Amino acid sequence: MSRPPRARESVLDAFEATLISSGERAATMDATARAAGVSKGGLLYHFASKDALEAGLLERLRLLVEQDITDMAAAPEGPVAYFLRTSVMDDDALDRAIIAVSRLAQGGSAAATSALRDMRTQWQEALRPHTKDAAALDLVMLVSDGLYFNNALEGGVIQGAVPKGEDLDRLVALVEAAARG
Amino acid sequence: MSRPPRARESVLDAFEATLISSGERAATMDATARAAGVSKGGLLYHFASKDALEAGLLERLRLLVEQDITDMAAAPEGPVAYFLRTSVMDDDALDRAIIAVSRLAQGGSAAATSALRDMRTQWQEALRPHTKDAAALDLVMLVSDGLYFNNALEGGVIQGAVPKGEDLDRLVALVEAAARG
DNA sequence: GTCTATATACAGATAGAC
DNA sequence: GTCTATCTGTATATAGAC
Repeated sequence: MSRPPRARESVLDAFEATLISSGERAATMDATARAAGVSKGGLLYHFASKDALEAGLLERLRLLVEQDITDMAAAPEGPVAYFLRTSVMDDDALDRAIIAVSRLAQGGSAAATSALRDMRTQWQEALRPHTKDAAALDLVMLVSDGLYFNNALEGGVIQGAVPKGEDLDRLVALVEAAARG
Repeated sequence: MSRPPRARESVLDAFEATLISSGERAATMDATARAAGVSKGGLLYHFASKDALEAGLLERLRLLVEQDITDMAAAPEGPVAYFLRTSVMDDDALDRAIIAVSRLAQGGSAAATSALRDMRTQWQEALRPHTKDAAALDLVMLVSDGLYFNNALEGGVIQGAVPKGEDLDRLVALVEAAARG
């Protein structure tokens, strides 16, 4: 089960980090190789093309989302609260993968857009049984989208746009009350 | 008051359209010139650099937001409902400018990120007097962010993610009820 | 498996004709 | 004001040495 070689993973880490910190334009093969501490040729041994590199990141996201859906179903505070709280960036592996793939999507990658669509659909279907109606489900999904959106732009669209601590508690309570009826 | 030359505006239209339909990577000077029906040299007469072209789009957004803030304050259904309803894409001038600038921001443009931040702050401050507390204002802003986010990705993250018609009515009612107390 | 060197393509920008 | 031609930098990708 130790499929992915360490070097391969570190290239993926570097690609992801560059996408997050500097945007899609800056996340070139060259920059990724440099950040990963390998040469361009070395990178191309693991990922034969830019497309292959992007596909590698998309697969990483897919696996992380799969795990998150499982965690969400088992969360003690309930799926809705878990979902909203984890929509606030914690710089964990899933958050980083989502932001990086968002950058690719905004850069015009159809495959990345499709991956984000699939991710959102999985969450939506997992949450549907826990909301009172379609409008409530819309509300939960859109608040989550908003939280992600504010983190998907470099440094957040606005400092303090994403509530933390007690502010987040109040927001989650507000949404849960509205969503549960 | 007819400051901007027609050719200049049509170049801006072409740049905006290319950003929306094909992403930041594809919105080159060459592609923009072609879409606007001028040569690269012609484009460079109106906008001396890529930076100047981006600045032109940012200024267009600024003017459209200024008008929208005025319209929002005067809206008969109230600012909150107006704000949420107009957060659903209607393919109007403001919506197009926002999506295009979002693409630039995701591509790594600090100026574009800053413009979006300013835009969001203006809306937030205009809405603050119409919400019961900070959590309620967060809720309204985040639902709006979510609605925009779903349209900022090519074709929307998901078909049907953005509620329309009666679904939108129910969502607006739900948010207004929560935000007004 | 990882490297250097290089081919090919295309981006942004300049110069100057019309 | 709009054009063509061209310079320069840089991106992806290939070839082949180590």
